[in-house]
Amino acid sequence: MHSQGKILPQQFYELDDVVAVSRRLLGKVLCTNIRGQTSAGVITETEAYCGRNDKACHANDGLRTARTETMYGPGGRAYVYLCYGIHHLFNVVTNREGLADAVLIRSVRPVEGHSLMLERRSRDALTPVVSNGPGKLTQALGITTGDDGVNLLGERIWIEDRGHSVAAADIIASPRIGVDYAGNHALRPWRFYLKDTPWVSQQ
DNA sequence: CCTACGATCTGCT
DNA sequence: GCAGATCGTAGGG
Repeated sequence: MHSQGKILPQQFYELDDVVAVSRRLLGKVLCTNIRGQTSAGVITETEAYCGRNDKACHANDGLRTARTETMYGPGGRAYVYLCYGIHHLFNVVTNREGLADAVLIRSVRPVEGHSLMLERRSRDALTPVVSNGPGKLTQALGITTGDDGVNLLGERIWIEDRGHSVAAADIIASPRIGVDYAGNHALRPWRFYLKDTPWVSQQ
């Protein structure tokens, strides 16, 4: 409940450059408080999705539906959707209202609530498989589609700066995963992850 | 209404 | 390495 760092302010999310926000989220700490129990992980892998001219984005070229509505809201909210009928994927909405940009969080390294995360993942050892994938980390942190639209400056899900500095040289860029349907846009190097960490999704 | 498929993960071979 | 899980969403008739 009590944050151990500085909660990221609204301005962090309002930036008109989703790729920059995607990079800056590395090293920040994603926290949840579900039914009074806190768990958290350092963000180690992200992907940027832009609402304009990005065929990999759900809201590409202004596609506005019930599902994508959250992405059109102001930055600083959660966009959570169901993938393959099973996995709940968590995104951070960025930019101002009307511009549907978002950052998919793909991996975290657990730093708080270890036993709770292990229990949610039905594991007994704290290894990367606990949270090195977009569907795995939401399960570990207790995030579901019921959290779609939640304000990240609230008390259920938030992101903190706990002073983990990340140098540009420690960030690796690569094409995004699982978006082959996006054609030429799938080649854009909009996936970012921390160098030398095992807490990164497998390809 | 109907159909195809997905920003994935797991277990089995 | 590969198939199955599992259901909401988007698009077409």
